[in-house]
Amino acid sequence: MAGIADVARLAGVSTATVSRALSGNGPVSAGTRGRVAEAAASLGYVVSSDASSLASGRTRNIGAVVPHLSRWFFTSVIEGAERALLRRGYDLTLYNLSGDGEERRRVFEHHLLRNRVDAVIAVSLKLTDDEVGRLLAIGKPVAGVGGPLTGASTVQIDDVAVARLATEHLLQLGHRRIAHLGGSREYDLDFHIPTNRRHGYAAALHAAGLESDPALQVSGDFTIPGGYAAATELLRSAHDRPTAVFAASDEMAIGVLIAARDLGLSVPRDLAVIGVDGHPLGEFFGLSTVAQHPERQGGQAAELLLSTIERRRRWRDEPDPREQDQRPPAVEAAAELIVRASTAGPAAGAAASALPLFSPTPSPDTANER
Amino acid sequence: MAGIADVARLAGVSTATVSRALSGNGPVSAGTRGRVAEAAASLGYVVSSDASSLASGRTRNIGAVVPHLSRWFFTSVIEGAERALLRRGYDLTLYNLSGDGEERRRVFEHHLLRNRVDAVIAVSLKLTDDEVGRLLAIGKPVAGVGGPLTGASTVQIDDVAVARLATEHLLQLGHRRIAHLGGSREYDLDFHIPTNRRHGYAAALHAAGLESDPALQVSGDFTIPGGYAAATELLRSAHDRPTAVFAASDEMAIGVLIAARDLGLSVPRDLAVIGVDGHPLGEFFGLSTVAQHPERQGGQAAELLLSTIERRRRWRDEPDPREQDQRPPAVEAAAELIVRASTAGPAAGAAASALPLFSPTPSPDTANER
DNA sequence: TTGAAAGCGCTAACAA
DNA sequence: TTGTTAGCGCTTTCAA
Repeated sequence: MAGIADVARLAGVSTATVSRALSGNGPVSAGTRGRVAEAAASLGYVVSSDASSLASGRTRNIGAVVPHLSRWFFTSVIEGAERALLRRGYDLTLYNLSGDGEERRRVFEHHLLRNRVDAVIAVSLKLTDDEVGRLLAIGKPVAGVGGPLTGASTVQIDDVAVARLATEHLLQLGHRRIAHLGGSREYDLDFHIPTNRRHGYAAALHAAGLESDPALQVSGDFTIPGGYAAATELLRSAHDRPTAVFAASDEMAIGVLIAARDLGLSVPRDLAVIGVDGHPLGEFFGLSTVAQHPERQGGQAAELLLSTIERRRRWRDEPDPREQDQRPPAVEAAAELIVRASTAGPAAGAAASALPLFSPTPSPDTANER
Repeated sequence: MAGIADVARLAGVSTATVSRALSGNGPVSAGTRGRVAEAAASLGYVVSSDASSLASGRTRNIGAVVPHLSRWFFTSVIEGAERALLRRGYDLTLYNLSGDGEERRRVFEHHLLRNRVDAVIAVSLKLTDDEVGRLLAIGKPVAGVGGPLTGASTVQIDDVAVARLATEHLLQLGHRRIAHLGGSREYDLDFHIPTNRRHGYAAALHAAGLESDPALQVSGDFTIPGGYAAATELLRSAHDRPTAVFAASDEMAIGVLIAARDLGLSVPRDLAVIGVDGHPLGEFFGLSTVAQHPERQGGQAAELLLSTIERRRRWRDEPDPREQDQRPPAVEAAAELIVRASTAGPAAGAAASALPLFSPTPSPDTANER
């Protein structure tokens, strides 16, 4: 396998020049650069990343830690991050940091903390302040997606605002008895997403002059079955049943749709339903939602990290004057209301026909940027 | 950050001994090993993977290439592989090789082919013979999950047998008009999974003395909406409608369940439905299926690769005598029939009550190993 | 703009 | 069982 020395020989220059020409670091005349590139190409030369990392101290690899891979949000974030990184010549290595204390410690110390990665992106996973601090201390930037991390940059939606937007949509349609299907306490542990969404819901009701009725607030586990179970409970009693439900995730909302169906309720005539996420199945079920874009969030987090790395490089050990007291950036990810067939005004009249609940071809989406 | 020299000094031995003691390669007396371990621990020493890789030629990192991350099967395989690798101290880095020619080439040459990985695992992705060949030529073992790769080891279910098993289940229940919802041609490109499953279906019918009716064979794109659309078409006409459907994936089968529901058909009274996969949503929908276990398959592929790597190490450049003309192993992954509420005999009588189609608590699964 | 040469932090011959 | 030492293949000073 051709090495840098072979390229140098063929191009008639030193290995130092080859390194400079190929990496773009340091001055090289145009002519030399051309000859080197040609020589490298003709030999099929590619740098050895190990040797390069060892000599330069940078691995061109970033670590992504996730709680698990079986959920749409996580994998979409990873997918977006990977695409952005690959475009810049970086790799992404994946760590499941779900394990218990000892295993987690091992992964953290042996893999993340050592020279395997230049930076870390945490997806919906709460690194402890100590973990983040140790990474930052050895110069590895950290970014969090889906939840804030002390001292790290963050990309996430404004959960309160998103929940308010969804609830306001229902209010504007004329609903007054609006239920909220939130997340149970265990899902609130790290980032308080369920709590924030409940706050947004309550704030919207309050702004409309309505009390929030505890009887209309139930919780699930963010899955379709969880949403189904909670909705079945919520909708069982015919008297003072809500006319609309705001679910904290699309998957739970889909559970609500199915439960309504099984209970003989027609959506949106008897019940309006809206979720949060922009899950791909939402379109099939005609589900209105506030969509976020996890792939885009992953890409943004990757960009944040790469630019931090580049900036550091440019200013060497001298701190970048502009980095002084510059808070790690917090990007608010975009989210938009998408109105589909599952939301309409209450009591539209018995004449209104039932929603073709599972229509695979819903009417074109209506999207409103917020 | 402490280096190997610091540990050596503290333990009163040479760096070579530290390396041997910590890696387990080479003879070290118990006492020395203890002192070294202690010194390393007290200094918080962890080897630099770059330096180690450069010196040893092994990265302790394996590359996983996937077409994309948004499907349950792929992510489950990755999850299983990652767990198995991490347990052995290996990393997994992720490559989306979905891009077109040029991008794919770049990823392949710059990342996979160079010293970033010790081995490659391809998930439901057809590496070309040339790509596999080049990897093998530079000593990097390759494993395929979900489809065979020329010259590489393989982990996959027997699609023909799985399809036959599902179809036989329906036959045994007494069905005679059994439809097959398969994959369309574009999904057949690489590994012929749709074709194989159709063969298994046809073989089972044939063995039962039945003709396979082309009118009962439709195809979808392996998604819920795809299954819904195909089933709506298939089940629309009331006369000579099938009494059972075997779908080539659980997601399509769920689409069939929903379509049947929308058409006013009761499952399993009017229509029995079975899928393939063991998708987590299947339980919620009471879907009978032939389950495979992608995480387990990922783990098996990882083990195959690691053992190849270890074997190579042991025998150095001398070929392992036992490796002579030893075909790369092909593991047949396990699959088992899981009978839930969506399958029963035909015409069970008008008295039979409709299946609580979306019951979140179906009767306990019945599983039969095959 | 270029080249010479000193490492980067380990591993693995080889010798003892 | 242990130590000495020569690399692994680059990057980056430093000097020209």
